[in-house]
Amino acid sequence: MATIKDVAKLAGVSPATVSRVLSSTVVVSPKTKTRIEKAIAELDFRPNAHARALVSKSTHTIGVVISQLADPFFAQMASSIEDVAKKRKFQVLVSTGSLDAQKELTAIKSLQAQRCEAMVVNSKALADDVLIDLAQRIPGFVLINKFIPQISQRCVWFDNVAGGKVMADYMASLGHANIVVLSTKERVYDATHRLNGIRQSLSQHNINLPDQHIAYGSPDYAGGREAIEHLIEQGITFTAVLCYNDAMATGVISALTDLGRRIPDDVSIVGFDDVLLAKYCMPKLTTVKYPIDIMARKATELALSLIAKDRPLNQSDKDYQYKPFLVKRESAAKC
Amino acid sequence: MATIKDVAKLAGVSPATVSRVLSSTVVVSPKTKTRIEKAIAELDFRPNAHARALVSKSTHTIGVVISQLADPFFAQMASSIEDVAKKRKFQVLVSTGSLDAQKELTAIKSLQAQRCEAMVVNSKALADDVLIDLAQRIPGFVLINKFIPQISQRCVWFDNVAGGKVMADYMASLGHANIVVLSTKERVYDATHRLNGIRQSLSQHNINLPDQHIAYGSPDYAGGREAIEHLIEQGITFTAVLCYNDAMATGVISALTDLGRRIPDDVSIVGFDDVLLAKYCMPKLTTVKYPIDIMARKATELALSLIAKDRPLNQSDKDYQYKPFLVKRESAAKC
DNA sequence: ATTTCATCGTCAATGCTTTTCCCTGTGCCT
DNA sequence: AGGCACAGGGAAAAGCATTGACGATGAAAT
Repeated sequence: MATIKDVAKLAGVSPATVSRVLSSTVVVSPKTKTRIEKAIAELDFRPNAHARALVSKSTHTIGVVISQLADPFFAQMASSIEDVAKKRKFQVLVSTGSLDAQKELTAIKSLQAQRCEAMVVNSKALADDVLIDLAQRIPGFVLINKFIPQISQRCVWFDNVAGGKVMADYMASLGHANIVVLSTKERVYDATHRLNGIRQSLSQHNINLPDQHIAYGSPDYAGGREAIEHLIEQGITFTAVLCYNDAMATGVISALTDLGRRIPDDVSIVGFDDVLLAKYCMPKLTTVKYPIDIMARKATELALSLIAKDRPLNQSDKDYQYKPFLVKRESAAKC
Repeated sequence: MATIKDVAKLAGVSPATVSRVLSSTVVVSPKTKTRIEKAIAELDFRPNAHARALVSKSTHTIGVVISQLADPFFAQMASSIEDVAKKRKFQVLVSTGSLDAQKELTAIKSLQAQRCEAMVVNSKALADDVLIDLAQRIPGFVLINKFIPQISQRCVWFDNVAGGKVMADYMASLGHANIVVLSTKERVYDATHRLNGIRQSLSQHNINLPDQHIAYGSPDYAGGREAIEHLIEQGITFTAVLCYNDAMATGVISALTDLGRRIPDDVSIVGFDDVLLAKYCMPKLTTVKYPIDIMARKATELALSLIAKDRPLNQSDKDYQYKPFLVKRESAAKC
C-alpha cells in the first residue's frame, strides 16, 4: 500500500503538505491541493492508522468486551455501541470473554495493547477489585452490567433484584402459588440477584419457594428444556415458571407444549430480557424488559465523555441505574 | 501507559533486552528475565500494538464487514469468524455496511486504514467490478456471500437459486398449488436468486405463480406481517407461504394465527436461513438451512491462508460453494 | 592464564505520519 | 524601489517497538 511519501513524490510536494491536505488544518493552495488529491486517488492511498496513532497519541477507538457475539442480547448491545461510536467517528473493537475470568482479562489486555481510548465492558467473571483496578488505570473504562460502589461513576447497570421482584410480583398478582424458578448454572451474579428478588417478593406474598422448586440449566433453549423436564421428573407440580432469560423460556414453552400442557391456560411463563425472540415465539412471551439498547448507548456516551477533555462529565448523574418493567404478552394468565 | 523504555529502566536493562524477553527469540538469563517480567507487571506494560504493526509490517488483524451486528444471522457469522481468528491469534475488527454501497465502501476503507491483513466481507450493495478491484488490491480479501467468476478463488458462497428450488420443490411435493411468496423490498441480489429458484421449480411442477402472489416487505418480523396482510387484503387465497427469511416467517405465523388460521393445518410456511429463531418459535419452523457458521469458518481460513506464505492455498478447491438443504420441522404439511 | 561461551548493551535503522519551526517568494504599501 | 507581511511549503523531530550487527563483560572451562 502506498505511503504518504509516494503520494508526495507523485504530486511533487513534500509529505508535510500531503498531511496538511489530509487534516485540512492549514491552508494549502487550491492547485496543489487538487494535485495531491488526484495523487491520493490514483495510488489508492489510506493514511496508516498505526502511524497516526503513534504520533497523535490517540486512536479514536472504543473497545467492547462481551461474552459471546452470537447471543442476541450481546449482539444488540454491540450494535448499539457501534451506532453511537460511529456517530462520533470512533472505531469499534470487539473482544469476547466467554464467561471466563482469564479470557475476560486477556480480552481487556488485548484492547489495551491496541490503545483503545474508551472501553465498554460487560464482565461476568472478573472480581470486583480487578475491575476497580482497571477502571482506575484506564480513563475511558465503563462497566455496563454491574454496580461497584467504589467506581459508581463508571457503572451503567441494571437492577436485577428489582427484575426478580417484578416477575414474582406479577405471578403473585395473577394468583399463582405453585411457582418454580429456572436459574442458570453459570456462576454469574445476575442470576443470584434475580433469584434474591424473587425470594423477597414471594416471601412478602407468603408464597413458599422450596429449594427443590429451583432448577439450574444452561442459559439457552436447551437449558430451559432440560431444567423444566428435570422438575417434572421430580414429580413437582406448578402453575407458573419464572425463567432466567427468554431463551430458556422458549425451551420451557416447547417442552410443556410437547407434554400437552397449554400456555398460558395450564401454565404461565415469564421470561427475562425481552430480546427479539420474545415477540416472535408463540405464544408471545410475557417478560421483563432489560433496556440493553438504551443502556449500551448511555455507556458508550459515558465512556466517550470520560476521555473528552472538552465535554466534561455531567456530575449531576451520580448513578446510571436502569429499572426493569414488565412487558405483558401472552404467556402468563390468571391461575 | 508505560513504554518499553520505562520497563527497561525499572529493570535496569536495555530496551532491547526487554524486547528479547517479549518475543523470546533469543536466550535471556532466568534472573534478568524474571526481573523484567516483574517490571512489566508492576508498570502494567503492554507493547504498543501500533508501534509493533509499524515495524513488523503485520497487524495480525482480520476485518469483517457485515450489514448489521444486531441481526442474528450476521451475529452468528461474526461469532464464527472470531472463533477461528482467535485460534490463530488474530484480532477481529468488525465494521457495518448497512445495505448501502457507500457505507460498505467506507467500512472497507476504514479496515484498510487499520491495515487489516485479511478481510471477510459480506457485501450486499457494492457492484461486482468494485469488489473485483478490491480483491485484486487486498491480498487477504474474501467474499462470503456471493460468487464472482473473475475472483472465484476468493468467494465463499451459497447457492440461493438452489435454495429457492428446495423450498418450492418441497411445497410441490406436499401437494400445494396455491403458493404465495414473500420477498424483500431491499434491493439485494440474493432475494432475486431465491425468487428465480422458486420460479424455476414451480414452472417445472406446472404451478402458476402470478406476480400478485409475490409481496415485498422488510426482511424482518414486521415486514413478514405486513406483506402477508397485504396479500390477504388483496383477496388472494393460498395454502403455502414461501418466505425470504425466518424472521419474516415468524411474522407470518403470528399474523395468520391472529386471524385464526392454523399452521400447518390451514397454511404451510417455509422460512430461510435456519437461525436460532426457527427452532424456538411455535410451531417450529420448517426452513432452508444456510450453513453460515461453516461458511464463515471456511471464509476465515481461506482469508488467513491467502496471506500466509507458508500455508499455500489448496488449489484443489476451485470453488467454495455451499448448498442448501431442507430442515423439516412443524410449519409445513400436506395440503 | 587464556580461551570460550553466554549474556546483554549500544547503536542504528525501520516503519509512517503529524507537527513545529523555519525558509522562500510573491504581492502590496508607502 | 525598498521593506514588510503573509501565504505556502520544506526539513526534521517525535512517537514506540523490533531487529541486526557488533562489541563488551563476566564467568566457566581448559
